[in-house]
Amino acid sequence: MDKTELFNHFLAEKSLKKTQGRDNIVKTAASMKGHFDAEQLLSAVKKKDSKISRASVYRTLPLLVKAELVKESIQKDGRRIYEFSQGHGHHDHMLCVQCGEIIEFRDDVIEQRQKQIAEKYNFKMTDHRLEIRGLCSKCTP
Amino acid sequence: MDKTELFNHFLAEKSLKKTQGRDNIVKTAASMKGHFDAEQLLSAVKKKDSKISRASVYRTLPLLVKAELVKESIQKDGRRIYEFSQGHGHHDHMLCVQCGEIIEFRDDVIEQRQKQIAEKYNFKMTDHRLEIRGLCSKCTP
DNA sequence: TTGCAAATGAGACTCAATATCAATACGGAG
DNA sequence: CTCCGTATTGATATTGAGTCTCATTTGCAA
Repeated sequence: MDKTELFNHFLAEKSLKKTQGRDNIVKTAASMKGHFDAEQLLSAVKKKDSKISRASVYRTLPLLVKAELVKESIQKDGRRIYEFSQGHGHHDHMLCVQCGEIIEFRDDVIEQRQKQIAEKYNFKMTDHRLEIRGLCSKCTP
Repeated sequence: MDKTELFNHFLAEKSLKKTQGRDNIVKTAASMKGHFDAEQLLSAVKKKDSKISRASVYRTLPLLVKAELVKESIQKDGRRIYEFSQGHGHHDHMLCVQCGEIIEFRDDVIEQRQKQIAEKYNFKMTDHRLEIRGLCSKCTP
């Protein structure tokens, strides 16, 4: 079952309507390489459907997140950054403050440790975000 | 050497001027308990100096961050949250999405692990932020 | 096919944060 | 201590991401 179909199922489950706009948005999101923000997605969708409105993209993004097709990634200069879930599971990010590159990594020790900490505080973790800022290897003098 | 004096040294080093406004802002920031955003700091400073402008607070906050007297904490509803560095060192945050409570914690295993990860990628870490979202013990059904 | 609720497009609106700019105040030179 | 150039300030305009509104359109169940 491909991503578009998954989204259709999601819509059906929630009694939401399958529309041309939503379809274009999922398809486009799925074709985005790497990380993107709402405006970038909007421009991309506009290439297929120049009539799509900013509001539709902003309205559909949370749906894609709920459907787990898209993940909210880090925040960059106050902008929300997203990424399409390519099935490669949870990971964290390093952000180069110089060139803006985003490097993904995953560390099970940290993952495990977070669970333990949440438990210790009786905190029911639904989400977590680890962001390392600094200079990537290319930008280090 | 107290915090205000530290800031004066910072200003001198950077050839910035010591002004009444900046002084009120540091002193007020130092008196803030827990986490605060720019608007809260502004209202607090206004109690001492009703003429202080929003711009001055927004201009001074980055200075306080550079002087390491204030830390940028998490983002909450698109607002930037700060906290005065009470000398209790680095820590991370859990944010209750229900009641908004912010719980601080510190875990050396995670800290250590982050360093190792950054090294592995030849990434020069300057800062990092771990944010666990979910429900605090009070808000868990 | 029809009826009506859901969804859309266009643009107004919000709100944090930044930029502008004339007036003011700091602090080094004298 | 006084004067002067420049950093800083206050007031306000502007930006920009994100949200809201509402008349119009569209999907879909009957």
